[in-house]
Amino acid sequence: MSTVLSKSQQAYSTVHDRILTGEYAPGERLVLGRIGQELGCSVVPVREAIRRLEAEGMVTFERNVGARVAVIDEQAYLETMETLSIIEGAAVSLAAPFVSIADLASAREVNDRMRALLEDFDPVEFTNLNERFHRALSGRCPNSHLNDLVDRGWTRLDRLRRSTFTYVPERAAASIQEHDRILQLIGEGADPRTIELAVREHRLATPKAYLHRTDDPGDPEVLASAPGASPATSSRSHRPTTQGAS
Amino acid sequence: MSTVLSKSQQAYSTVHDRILTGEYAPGERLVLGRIGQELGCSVVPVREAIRRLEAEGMVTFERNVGARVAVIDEQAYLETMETLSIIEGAAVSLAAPFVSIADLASAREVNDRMRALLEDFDPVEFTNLNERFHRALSGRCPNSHLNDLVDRGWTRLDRLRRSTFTYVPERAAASIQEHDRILQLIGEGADPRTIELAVREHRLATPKAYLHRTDDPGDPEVLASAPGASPATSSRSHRPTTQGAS
DNA sequence: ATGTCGGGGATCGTATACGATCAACGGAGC
DNA sequence: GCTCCGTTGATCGTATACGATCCCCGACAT
Repeated sequence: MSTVLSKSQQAYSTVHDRILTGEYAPGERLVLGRIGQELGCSVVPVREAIRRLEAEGMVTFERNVGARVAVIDEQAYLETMETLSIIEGAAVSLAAPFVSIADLASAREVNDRMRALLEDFDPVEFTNLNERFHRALSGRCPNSHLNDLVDRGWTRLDRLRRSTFTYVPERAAASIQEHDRILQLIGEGADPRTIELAVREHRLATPKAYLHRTDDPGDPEVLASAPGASPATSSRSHRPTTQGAS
Repeated sequence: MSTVLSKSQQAYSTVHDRILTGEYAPGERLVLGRIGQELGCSVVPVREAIRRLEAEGMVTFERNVGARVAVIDEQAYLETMETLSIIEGAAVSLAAPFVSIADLASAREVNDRMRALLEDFDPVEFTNLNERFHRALSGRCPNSHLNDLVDRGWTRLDRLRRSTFTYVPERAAASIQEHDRILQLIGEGADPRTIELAVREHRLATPKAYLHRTDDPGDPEVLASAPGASPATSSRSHRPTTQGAS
């Protein structure tokens, strides 16, 4: 009795997927009428779908001009990673008390599969497992709103992250070790703040490596100043640093 | 020259506002046709507006049944506050290096107006100033995505927060002092993490007070376990063994 | 050569129309 | 008296139609 999806829903998920797969490239124009034809429906459902995608930030819309796939430039990528590091760190630390032994075992198994994948490296599969690993942990967070934000962060990232490990393959091995550490911290009931910072640093490590590899001249400070990520940032906080809490 | 807003936009902001003001109560049914009549337009623009509101979580939608104003229960309120505490804490700490002397002065002035408001207390005005104070700081955060999330958090909260200080008036005085401390930390270029925690605790203090006032027996752990919020929580974080959590 | 104006085509914005679906109600059968 | 089922009204979902707006491009004047 699975009710046929409404055309509006169809349009939504189709366009959504096509954006994720890259079939609709960033910046590409999304003409309502054309999409309607391709989907075999009129423009009305397509319009609704586009509206939702707009609200989710996947497409931009201009009055009387039309929609286009949102452009994700490097800046946006870095911001998304930084934001996700913050949100996910908090989510995992909140989730920690609710992570069962079974959950830990399951996550560990995923991590082992990643380890096995190191030889004969497959960036895409590796990335998929990576996402599974992380969702397994943050998913236990009792704050559903926070969870939702983690979800959105990953989705937002999916458009680029697909190839993250292609660009920075040397991160793979370190990543797995950091996963081990996170699991250990959770397992031994470490201080929430410690867990939070561990996850945060872990997530920030990849974009940092990415920046170092592409070009050092730029301005990697965007991430350098992430709170608590690197204790010794020495970022140009022109103000005298008074020592804070431990 | 201001181009007339599209009816879709009109519909969006009208419904949005009506939800915020409470004219449309939580759980209330939103009949497309009726709204269209009230706004003097057909249902199509209304549908689009509802879709966007749906994507933002302000309304829920059920196929072939219709839309209704999303219900915000106490749980959702607490989760939103907790989430905002995390996001805003990070945003302010990232913003700190970019907060100018003028910004600080401006924020201090807002805080002074709040102080003046303590006698002859006006919860609504107080709350407005409070939001202004906070946005002035987090607004300097260079991570626009994070900023956007702060914005959404406040908006989401606006539906309930309107009356927060009505419920917990004794928080007002403490709140102002905490503002002072935050300004001081930023002014002296304190460690980002210190700033982050200060903002986090500040935001969490109100819902905590709220919980204590309404009923202490309950289970205020939702917030007690916020990472780093209260160093001495000693939350009995016993891990659920094998068996699923919750 | 450059800048301005205007026509034409593509696309958007919205109203209207109509079939589809759901929920509520009331009567027939047990 | 209770359950089941068909009818009915309200509302949703979508197609179609048509006016409104914008962008592109070529002609004309400077």
